[in-house]
Formats: sequence, structure tokens, C-alpha cells
Amino acid sequence: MKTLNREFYNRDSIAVAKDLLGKVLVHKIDGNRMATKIVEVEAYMGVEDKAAHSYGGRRTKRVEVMYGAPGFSYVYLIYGMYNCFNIVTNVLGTPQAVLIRAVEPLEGLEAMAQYRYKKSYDTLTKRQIIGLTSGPGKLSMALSIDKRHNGVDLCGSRLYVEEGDNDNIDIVAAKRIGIDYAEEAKDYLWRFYIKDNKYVSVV
DNA sequence: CTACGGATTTTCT
DNA sequence: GAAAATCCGTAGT
Repeated sequence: MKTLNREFYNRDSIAVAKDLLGKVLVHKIDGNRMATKIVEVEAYMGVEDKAAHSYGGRRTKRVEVMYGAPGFSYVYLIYGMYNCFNIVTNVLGTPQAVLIRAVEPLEGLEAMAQYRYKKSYDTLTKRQIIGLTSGPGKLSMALSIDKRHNGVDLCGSRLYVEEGDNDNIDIVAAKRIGIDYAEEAKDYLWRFYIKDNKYVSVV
């Protein structure tokens, strides 16, 4: 499968977010490949978006990578415990990103089960199988993504997104999650997910 | 199966 | 010193 190039990410977050649905997020560790279908995303539109970490042009050490070139990863720790994986979008100097909120496991199920639960995949309960990757913190655990992966080039060969074979998907637009502080921006329909997919975090 | 509240620590004010 | 782009276990239908 073809890896998405820099140009794909060099657009505004909303356009990239929608186009990422159905694409395949891959993480290779020691030659082992884990692959997952992207099923839920959120667009963060930067300077003009009260929910974004870069709102109003805030430029701290944490947020710095969003001001860089598109197609790099932005990983941050949330609630003291969980990592969230984002993809930097739009032109250099425009601090936008897409949060990957949920994915569906495709390859490397055993490795994911170990990273996530320290258990073999076939001992998982139904609830645990869905819980593998049905949320931003969860998928980061399953794919072994943490702060070390902040600023990684997704046009490289270890962590990247491939074309999927999923053309006819039904996209739902909804309010973003966990941003009640963002005033009017909390109601924008900037979360997108694949209709009826089991791994979507909030329906 | 749903609802609730506690966990835990980085980051910025 | 407060808040945070979340998750999980427990308790109650």
C-alpha cells in the first residue's frame, strides 16, 4: 500500500481529518508491524479554535511541533496518565492538527493485546477487544505510542499512514469530546467518524 | 448495561 | 496551584 505523502497533510485540519477516515495507521517496532484502520478523528483548527492547544497563537514548548511542517506527529500527555496521538497539518507556521480518537485493529493483534493489557489476544473478553483501541488514550497504549514519538516524521518508515481499500464509507460529523471549556467552539461539528463502526469511542 | 467518581503528573499561569 | 483533547473499576439497575 502507498504511504500518504507530505502534500496530503498540507491542508487544513478539517479536510485532512475527513480524508484520514478509512486510512491505515501503521507502527513498526523491531520489524513487527501493527496496522489499524482509522475510524474516528477530531480536527483542531489552531489559532482560531478555542479548543486547540495553539489557540490565539499560544506557542509553548509542548505545542511547538504544531508550528512546524505538516505530516509530523504531535503526542502529549493528558490527565497525567494517557498519551494522545495527533498529526500536524497545514502549512509551516500554521499550528493545526488532527487528533486520532479511535482505530480498528487489522494486523498485529497479539502485540497490541500485550501492550494494552499484558495478556494474549485470545484471552480477552468481548469488552476488552473493543476497548483495545476505542479511544485516544487506548490506541496510544495498544500501538505503544508515547512522548518519545512526539515530532516523528510520518513520511518515514516506522510510524506512518497508508492508503486503505475503503472507498465507500459513511462519515458522521459530530461535536468534539472533552472540551467543555471551549465556549462556542465546543459545539463545532469537527469530530468525524465512520458510521456504525464498533471502535468509535462516543456515538 | 449504564452511571459515577477517583486516578495521576505534566504543563502553564 | 489548577486544570487537563481520558480511562477504569465499582456499584447499582
